[in-house]
Amino acid sequence: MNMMDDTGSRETSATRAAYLSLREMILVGDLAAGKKLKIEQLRSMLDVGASPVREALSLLTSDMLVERIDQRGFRAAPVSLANFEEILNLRCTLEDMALRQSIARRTSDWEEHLVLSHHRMKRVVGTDTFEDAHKTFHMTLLGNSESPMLERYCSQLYDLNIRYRYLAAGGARYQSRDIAAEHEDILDAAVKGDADAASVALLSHYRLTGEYLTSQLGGL
Amino acid sequence: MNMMDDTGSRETSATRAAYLSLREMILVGDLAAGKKLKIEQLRSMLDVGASPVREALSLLTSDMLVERIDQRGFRAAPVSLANFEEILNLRCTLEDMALRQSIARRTSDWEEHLVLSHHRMKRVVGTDTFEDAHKTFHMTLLGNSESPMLERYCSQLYDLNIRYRYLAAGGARYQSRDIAAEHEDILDAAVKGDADAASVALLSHYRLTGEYLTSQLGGL
DNA sequence: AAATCCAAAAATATCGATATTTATTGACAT
DNA sequence: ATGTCAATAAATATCGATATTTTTGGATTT
Repeated sequence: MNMMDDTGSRETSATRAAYLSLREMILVGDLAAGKKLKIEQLRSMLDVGASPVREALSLLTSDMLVERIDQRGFRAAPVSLANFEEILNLRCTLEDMALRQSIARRTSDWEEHLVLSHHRMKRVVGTDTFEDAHKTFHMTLLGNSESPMLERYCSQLYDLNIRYRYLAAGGARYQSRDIAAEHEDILDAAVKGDADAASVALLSHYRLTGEYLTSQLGGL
Repeated sequence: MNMMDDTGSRETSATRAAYLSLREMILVGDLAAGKKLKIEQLRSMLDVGASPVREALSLLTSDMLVERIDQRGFRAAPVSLANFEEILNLRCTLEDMALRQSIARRTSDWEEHLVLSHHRMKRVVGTDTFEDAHKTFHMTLLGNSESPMLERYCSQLYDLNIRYRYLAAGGARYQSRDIAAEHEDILDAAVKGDADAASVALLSHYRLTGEYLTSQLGGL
């Protein structure tokens, strides 16, 4: 059997395609938190075999987006206020660490990347692309830390947080706060090399968002 | 075909058995760092099918003990001095956080668990069981933090560190330092509820071990 | 009426086989 | 000799089928 058919594209591998699809569906809430994830169902939904699905679910387990129940399959990781607050705390600690390391090793090359990713985030229009650009900006801030594991943790936690944003607002945008100014503050401090100011700006950015989200997450 | 045969025991699932075996082999160095992990080879070595092996390798990817190379299979995660130092740094930050949270919420129940796990670690004889008891003691220290993700990160990092201990000493024991006294200091401060003292004792415990290991890891 | 147990159904976990991709080797042209 | 290319070999990724386990629903008993 030949797999080069429908869209004509070959997304590197069935496992990766399944992983990305499932991840997105969990992040935005198409697959509800706590919901049982049945192999056969996903298999037909994604049009791949059971093996790639299982492997994708295993990978999502590492991302803490899926839980494996001993001999009883998988389910989308549950959400809770406690979990949200734990994510927020961990992010504050780990991003503070990563940001300071990034700034400590700063180079003009990194600063240029920063300015660029910030600029792109401002220009972007669609919601989807804004999500991507926003994550890129934040990860660029931490991306000079020379600490791949730390960056991986931060990226994971960022994604886990996205989930609560969608949960709070159905995927809609932020509230009335001036997010753009907050981003600008972080950028300026980072480019200036002022680690303390950058850290304060970043953490208050997260804490403000955290408070807003907490207020919206009554039903948990 | 019936799988209830050889040892008469059924280790819950083939995937889990493979996961535990592979993990152990990587930790102690039976599977060398950076080494290609061929499915067929592991399949026959562990006497299971390819699917459980693949799934176990996927899980080990989350533990950062295995790396997946796009369409080219898996390999044991490489080691390096930089990686070791990164692990040490992350452990110091995260365990400090977890320990302080544990102490802040301390209960007599937790204190009793602590004393018990410490006692068991002192009594133990074999190397294998000491490893287990040692990890149990350290994880108990952090186990009252009410922060499952944080504890998971700490556990992961602990395991990654074990690997370097085996690498430095071929699995042998520590050097002449009085480890027992260091453990005692940590325990006492924790039970007393003195977070600062406990944190200092814990971190210096790690930093001393880190220096010793670094000195032994010339060939990286 | 409630609880228990058994049989049927569903779902998971695992295997063996096959298709696809990557790595290797040797021939051929330059 | 050296580099390129094709043919072969090896290994991975994926599928379809099967065995095992868990769940469900109803019949039987207390």
